Amino acid sequence: MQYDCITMQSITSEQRQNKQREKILAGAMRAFLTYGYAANMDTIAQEGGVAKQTVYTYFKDKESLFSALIDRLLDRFVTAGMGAELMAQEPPVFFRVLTQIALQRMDDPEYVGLIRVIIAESARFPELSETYLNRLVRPGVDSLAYYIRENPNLRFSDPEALARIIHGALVNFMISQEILNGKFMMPMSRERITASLLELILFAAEQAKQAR
Amino acid sequence: MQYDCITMQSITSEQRQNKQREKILAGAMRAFLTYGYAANMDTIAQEGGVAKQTVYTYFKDKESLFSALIDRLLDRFVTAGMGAELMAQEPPVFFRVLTQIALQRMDDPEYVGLIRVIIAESARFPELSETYLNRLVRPGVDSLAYYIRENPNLRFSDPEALARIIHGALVNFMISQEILNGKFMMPMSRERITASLLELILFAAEQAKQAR
DNA sequence: GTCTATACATGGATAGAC
DNA sequence: GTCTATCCATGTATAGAC
Repeated sequence: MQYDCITMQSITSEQRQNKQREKILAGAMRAFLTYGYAANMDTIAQEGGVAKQTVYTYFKDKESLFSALIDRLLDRFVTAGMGAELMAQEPPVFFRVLTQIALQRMDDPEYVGLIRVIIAESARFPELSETYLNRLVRPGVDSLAYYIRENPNLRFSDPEALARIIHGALVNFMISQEILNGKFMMPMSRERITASLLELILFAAEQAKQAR
Repeated sequence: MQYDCITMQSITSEQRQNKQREKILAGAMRAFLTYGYAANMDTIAQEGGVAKQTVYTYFKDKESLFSALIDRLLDRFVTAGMGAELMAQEPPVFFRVLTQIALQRMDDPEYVGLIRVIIAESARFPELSETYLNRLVRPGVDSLAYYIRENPNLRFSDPEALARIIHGALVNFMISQEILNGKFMMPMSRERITASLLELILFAAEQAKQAR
């Protein structure tokens, strides 16, 4: 009985701590994704609705907080390859869905901000780009290359290189439209990108099949 | 005669000033392209081999120096569309040369640094991405779209969207390999990218011609 | 024009009361 | 654990001697 009480207290205390931690991380997210690593600790604390000192109770220093946040964000967006259902689709459906999924991320300010910060701070924090490549890019590109390689209707000579081309076209569309404000200066609809990418891939696939 | 002397003096003085200005800009380039806008003024002066005060004789403040530098760098890399000789080539040659030219830029640390800084500081300095899009991206994409639209062997339904896809694939390859250190973590040769991109475009073009 | 020294502001991190 | 007040390093910008 005594021990149960202690356990109970310990749990609620831990929960409270986690809640505070969450508040801090949420505030830090807004600050870092807006100002990059240049965001200052006062702003971060204010955004989180806590005192600055409280931030330092949960995180050793600014760098720890930054790393923890990016790690958590990456976790949230980890693709872990593609679903089995999608991988089972024929090329027209597969590439259409793939493109739509990729382009939907443009609507998430946190995703856009994350990519911006990673590129921006990749010189200062090399492990950032390392994690990004390993956990977000590689699984996506690998799955895509696997699909291309295994589908009998897609007889491309270098699935891995092709996967990078497709992936790159989509990522760069997001960067130029959302991060570089191209949506105002050089607007281009997702539908047109999707349609043209499909045309390109499916036409080429058809020709490759005939040419083999 | 008197006036000639004055003119002479005025010219040499101006030349000296320009030389100092160049030294400062060269130093600032190294600093900014390495540390981003976070580079400090002492480092910049040191890199330029001048006293910090001298920097402030030529530039009002850090922001002016930064803007002047990026402007000058953008000038250097401005494509101003593609050459008439290239535009006259048939697709296989055209796309091969285009790809090689685009990928050669990866070897220029100043170009890579410029792209990184533009993405990094696009939130703080929106006019940066504006200039980049207008002077580097738009001419390239427009020329490419024009070529696709006008070449009778390329019957694609949306040349502008296709131009963005091709351009994006190349730019993102540079970003992931050079800026995000993918050349160590996920290496991929330019030759494979070039070959796959050519295969994709030319196969699709052939099919489009047959399908019309 | 150039250098040394310095004023002033900002921001990361901590001390001490509660 | 939380808040207020503060320390101290850093960095932008300038003043004054040469």
